[in-house]
Amino acid sequence: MPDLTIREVAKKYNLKPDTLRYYERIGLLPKVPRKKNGNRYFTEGMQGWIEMVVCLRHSDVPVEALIDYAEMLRQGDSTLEAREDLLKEQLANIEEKRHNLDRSIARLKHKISLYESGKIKENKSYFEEYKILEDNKNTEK
Amino acid sequence: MPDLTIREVAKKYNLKPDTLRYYERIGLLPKVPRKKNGNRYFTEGMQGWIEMVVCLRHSDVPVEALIDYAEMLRQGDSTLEAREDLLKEQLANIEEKRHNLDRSIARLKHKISLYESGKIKENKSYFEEYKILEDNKNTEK
DNA sequence: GCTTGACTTGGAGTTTACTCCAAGTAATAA
DNA sequence: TTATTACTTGGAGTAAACTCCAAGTCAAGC
Repeated sequence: MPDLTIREVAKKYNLKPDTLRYYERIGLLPKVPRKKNGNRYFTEGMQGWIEMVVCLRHSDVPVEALIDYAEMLRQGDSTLEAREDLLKEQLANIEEKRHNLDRSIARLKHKISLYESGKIKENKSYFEEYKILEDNKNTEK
Repeated sequence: MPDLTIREVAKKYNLKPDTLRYYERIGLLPKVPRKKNGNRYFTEGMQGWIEMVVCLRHSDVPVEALIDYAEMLRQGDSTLEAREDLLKEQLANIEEKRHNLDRSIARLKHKISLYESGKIKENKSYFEEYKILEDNKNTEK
């Protein structure tokens, strides 16, 4: 795997070059090495880290958490435990997200099945009851 | 299930009253009925809709999509098909998110297992290779 | 009659994560 | 030599979804 330019890495991971520069600026990437002319190049190792970042960002792990992890990596072995804790915390968050998605999936599938079967027409919409109350709003509360 | 005040609904769904007012403002909730004094009250039907919204927002379904759905509900039967399409589209999005989460879960579990087994010390960090290259950066490219 | 507390409004401010831009440099192609 | 192209920087702008605030109203308790 050869070194890549910023454009190439961006394409590879479906990011924009600006995003990679931004990531470096905020410390999510370590100082990216440069060619003689000042242009960044991305080594295999760096690409591995970016791949990790991209994967976790797709799960909305906050940039802040990844910066913390990167910072701890930089600090070395004294942070081994804290790093593991961070990963465990993020894992817990993601598993909770997954539960939320499962709930939404169940709800959507159910609702779609009502549409498919044509039952939705008879099925009071969320607003149906509201409308009734709207109509009766003179019958004051 | 009785009608609830804004504070009570907010508490029930773990939202802030401001969020509920905001939702009404942007059309995510239909015009919420008021008591004589102008205060909102939330009927059972409305609470059902809010529950749906909250569930889907926990899965990061965009507010915009929910507004569109709400608007179509308001418009009635002519939008049945479009509503079903919208739900299917959101379902597809959520299922993709779930795949992303699964990837992250696998990655994190693997990484954590490396920490647990102590192998991480021998395991080159994402920055290791970078550091080597940093050290050799005089060996110009 | 006055204070308290829960509500109301319109509008401004915040957070997160980019995303874009202007101005400049460096190497390559004609 | 000049034009093009890909990069560079610092900083400003954007989008989504809240979140907060100031100023005002209203009903209930003392």
